[in-house]
Amino acid sequence: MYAQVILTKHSKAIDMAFTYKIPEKFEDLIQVGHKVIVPFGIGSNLTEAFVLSITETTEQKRLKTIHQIVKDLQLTLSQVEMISWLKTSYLCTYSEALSTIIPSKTKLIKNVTYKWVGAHDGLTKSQQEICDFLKDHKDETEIVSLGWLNRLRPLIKKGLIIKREFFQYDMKTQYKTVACSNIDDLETALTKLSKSAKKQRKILEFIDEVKSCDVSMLNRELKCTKKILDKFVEDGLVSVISVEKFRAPDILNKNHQKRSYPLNYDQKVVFDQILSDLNHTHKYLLHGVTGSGKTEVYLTLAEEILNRGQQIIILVPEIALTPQMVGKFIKRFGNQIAIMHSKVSPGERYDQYKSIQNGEVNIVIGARSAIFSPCINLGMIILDEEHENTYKSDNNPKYHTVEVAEYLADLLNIPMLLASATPSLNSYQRVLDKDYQLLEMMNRYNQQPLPHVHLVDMREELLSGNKSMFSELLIEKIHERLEKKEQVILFYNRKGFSTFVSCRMCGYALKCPRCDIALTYHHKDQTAKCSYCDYQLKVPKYCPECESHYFKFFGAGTEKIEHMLNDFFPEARIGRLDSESTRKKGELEKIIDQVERLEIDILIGTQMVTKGLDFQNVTLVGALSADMSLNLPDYRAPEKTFQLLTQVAGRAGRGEKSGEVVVQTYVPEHYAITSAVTQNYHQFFDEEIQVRQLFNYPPYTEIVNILLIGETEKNTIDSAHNLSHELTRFIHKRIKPDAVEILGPNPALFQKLNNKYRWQIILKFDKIDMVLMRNILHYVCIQHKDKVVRNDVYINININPMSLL
DNA sequence: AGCACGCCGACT
DNA sequence: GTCGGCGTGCTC
Repeated sequence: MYAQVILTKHSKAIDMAFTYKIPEKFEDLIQVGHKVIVPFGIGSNLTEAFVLSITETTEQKRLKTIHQIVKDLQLTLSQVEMISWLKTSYLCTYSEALSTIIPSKTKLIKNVTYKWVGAHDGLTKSQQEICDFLKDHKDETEIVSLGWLNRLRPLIKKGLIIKREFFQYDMKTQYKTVACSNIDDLETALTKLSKSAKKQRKILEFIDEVKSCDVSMLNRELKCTKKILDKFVEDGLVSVISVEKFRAPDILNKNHQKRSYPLNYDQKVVFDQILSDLNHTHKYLLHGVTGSGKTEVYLTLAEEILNRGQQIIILVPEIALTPQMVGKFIKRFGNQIAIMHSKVSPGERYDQYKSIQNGEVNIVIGARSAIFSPCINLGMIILDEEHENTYKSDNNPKYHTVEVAEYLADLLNIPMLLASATPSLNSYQRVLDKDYQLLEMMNRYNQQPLPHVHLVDMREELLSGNKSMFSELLIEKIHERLEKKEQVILFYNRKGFSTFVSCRMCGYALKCPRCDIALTYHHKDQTAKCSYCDYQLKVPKYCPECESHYFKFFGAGTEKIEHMLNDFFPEARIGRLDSESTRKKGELEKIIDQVERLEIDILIGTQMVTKGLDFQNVTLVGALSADMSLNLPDYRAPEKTFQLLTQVAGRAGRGEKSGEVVVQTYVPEHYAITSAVTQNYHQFFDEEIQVRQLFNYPPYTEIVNILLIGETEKNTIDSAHNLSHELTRFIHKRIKPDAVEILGPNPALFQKLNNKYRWQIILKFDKIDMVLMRNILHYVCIQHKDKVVRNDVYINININPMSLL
């Protein structure tokens, strides 16, 4: 028998499956997904690998034999499938796919020792030096770092020095000691104790009652010393055993009382709908307004899946921002949950990983990487806030979690549920294409009406002499809240400020006539350029629309707003929530806590305030500059804007009191703004989908972004042109020219980053050509990379990027 | 990624 | 003649 294995080494040159002979002693033992150790390369050095497949025959001649099976961590069958799928779908390497799936720090650590056994005869001076060194030091590993490796090899060949390789686990299983009761009859056992030994009595009674418990806990709670325990063991009353300790995030270790809430009518309809067809691959898109109680539906579904003896994965965009979700699950299911995200420590991750694989834990909640959990009996996948950009990974493989979930659902023939208050355009189009089934929850859980939204035209504010960031209406509304001791959230999207040029008078912003995206301002040569194609123009002094001189790039940071706000409301307590103010660990929780305890009156924040926060006393939300994100140089800018505004509006009036929202904008007539104000998703979708069709954007096309990163500007530009030329040649051979657009090469938005030069090529093409395009890209950019670009230039391929920045 | 091989120039 | 540096090519 033969095994095809992939190595865990990171290298493009050995990114393939290698075939090994399975020794007879392992034939019954070995499984697909096993971690193995194999000899590899000229020196047959032992290397860590995973088994991809097992075959009876092989074409391959000159095979080496598998050295060892590592019974530590193995991949499930669906994980093995996903590795190959990731590789072909996102053009990454096996090792990149592998490391997104298995927890970090589970790699074996290799140690090498050398031992001198022979004589000194006929050696050169430097060789003798090594032998003498080894003679003095018995076994030495540091010899490698001394750079003696080249001189060492001939000596190993001659048999004068013996090389030994062995592996160590980086991750250790932790053990704890548990005391188990051997007591047949408590009364007779107690009589054997001396009358005065009250403590011993208490401990023995306790052990008899619980049958088994941690020794560390006995010591902590009942002050049971080792001496007492030893005595019990000697008397045969108690036995002590060592068992594996399960490491889990702190939040799971606390005791929680279990509670559940009944579903309301909307929720019940959705639940029943999914339940009625649970045994098939069914893909659902749940469109539920903010506050409609989607989590309750997830909880009930999870319960149903668990009752069927299956596992469920619930994904959230960013676990740090959604403690409420985890909290609700813990309240319902106690500690039979695994939490998977980047902030879980390696030890905890490793242990949770094992218990998912054992089937001991059946609910997995986590950020995007949790989709790769080693479930053995998965019954359903849920993605909350399906539209969020964080579901797209920015490391290789640059996978989109929705795509992975869909693949997995098809593979296992299980249902998938996507949910959002503002579904992505892609997902909603899939509903219209009959790929997904639409489920709707259009009312808030507590029957609270959606907040009332006021739209303020900032151009009129400017005309009436108000040049500040705050409209008259907003100031007035904030005053009202401060008096009523209610709270305010101000949302200011700083991202993209000063990169675009727009008119404060009429709201006009410079756009590329070909790509329909905002032009980015380049200070150096006073031009505005398109980051998709090569369109550029000199920035005019006056607005081309209304000829006003308020035509410039502008913007302010959240910090500046905090100061300005302070002038208006000196007595208000103001908090700031952005990536800067929350860089420190625990800072986010601190600010959230302060808002909850009513110690902050006004909370200013970036994107962060739009997601998941649930404050009962917040009754006013202000979006200071709603069109900021609208002018991002990206085709998804309107979608992003609509989502942000809808989500941020949903933060108001979550408690008993109803909420209000003030949206400030320079372009009140834009459909992304007007439909967010009326909370009309369908209106937005209908408008935006037309734009996408007109300019050939997803979901009508697929996009691939090829980024070239090089050490020198010349090499990068040369390579970009050459690559573009080669791609064009290949593409036009296989695909009709009018079905593909090749844009660029152009400098990327950040032309120079970390001292490296960045140029990009963008491909837009028809959906049906995706497989073909991937093959071409693999052929040109990976297999023949050396012939196409300079060797100091790195090619970074992003299939269906979230933005083209 | 390792490792070897081969070619070259430097240095006892 | 030996040693080290680096470019190239292969690894089941």
